[in-house]
Amino acid sequence: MADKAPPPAVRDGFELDAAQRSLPIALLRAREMVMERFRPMLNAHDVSEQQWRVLRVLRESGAIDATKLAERACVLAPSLTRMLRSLEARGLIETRRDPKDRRRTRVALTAQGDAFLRAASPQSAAIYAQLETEVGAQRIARLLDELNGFMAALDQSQGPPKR
Amino acid sequence: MADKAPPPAVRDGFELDAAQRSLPIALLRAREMVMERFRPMLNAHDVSEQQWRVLRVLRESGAIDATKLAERACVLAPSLTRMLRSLEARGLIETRRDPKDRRRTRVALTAQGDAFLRAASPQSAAIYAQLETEVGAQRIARLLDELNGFMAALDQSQGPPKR
DNA sequence: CCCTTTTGCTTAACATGTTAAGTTTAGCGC
DNA sequence: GCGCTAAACTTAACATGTTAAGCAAAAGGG
Repeated sequence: MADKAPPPAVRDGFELDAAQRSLPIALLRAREMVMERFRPMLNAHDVSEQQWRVLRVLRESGAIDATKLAERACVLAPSLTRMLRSLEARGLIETRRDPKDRRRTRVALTAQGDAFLRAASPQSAAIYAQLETEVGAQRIARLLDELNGFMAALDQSQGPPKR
Repeated sequence: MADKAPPPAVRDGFELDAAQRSLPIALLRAREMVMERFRPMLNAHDVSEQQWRVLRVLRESGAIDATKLAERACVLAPSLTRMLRSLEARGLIETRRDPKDRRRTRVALTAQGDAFLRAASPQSAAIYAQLETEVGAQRIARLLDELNGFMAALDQSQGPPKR
């Protein structure tokens, strides 16, 4: 019950469409607008958004299993399989079988991968800083709060983490 | 040199990574959590999220140029080109050259496409209604407000709509 | 210990994202 | 009208999203 104002005047059962679509679309647009700022930097370093996420998760988490890496970096398993191949061929990461559970693949950043992140991170930080300056750190903080609150509410009502 | 990395306590300039990544990631995760609810319905009707967006934009906008359609449905031009082919082959839409400007392609929903939307929309509405019930309409409204405010702030500071 | 189920990927197949280049048609300036 | 630039797609090429199968290793159960 936010504001059910009747925007158009087409009374045919489709009045709710705009509202229904607004949340997924708004999330999509907002993300796209943010990534626009980072894309030039990523392209300059020849990495995709997804590769960037994977590398950063590895930097923060250390060596981890492929499944956990996929979860934290928000990429699907099949995508990760392909990405690990190219990232390894590029020398940024290395993979090996977990000796205790040979089903698992342990992934780790190489020294070269670490150097890569150290070189690119400052630019990423600068872009983010500029973003904060332009739209306001407070506004971003509020948005993050709402996003986290929303996700927490969703987790609570349906599938918390793993059941 | 694989998995020794001491994840925590690394004071080396990467402390901000989590914060920098949080906004894009949060937007991605939130959207993914919402779409999870809609995916079963979309799969049941054999349409992708993108196709669904395109069809709904056509329903609301009427016949429009491909470029405007792409903008409103948030899909890239190359993607739309491919999608229009399959949607037309499926009989849900129809395209024709604009006689006044033969560069443009006018896209419109067919009667069959309209019927398709009328059959599927109620389910979409039901899913959205349940989502509102679970997380709270207020919470969703607040999130949408923040998202729109954020996007407006971004537009204002950089590229409004089209300049 | 054998069999079944589950886990953790990996493949395959197809749609879309993303960037760059190519094509056709409009619009402009001279 | 001619040539040039821009607009509106379209194609191409490769990466990723998404779903369904497939495979080998680990867990359980009898």
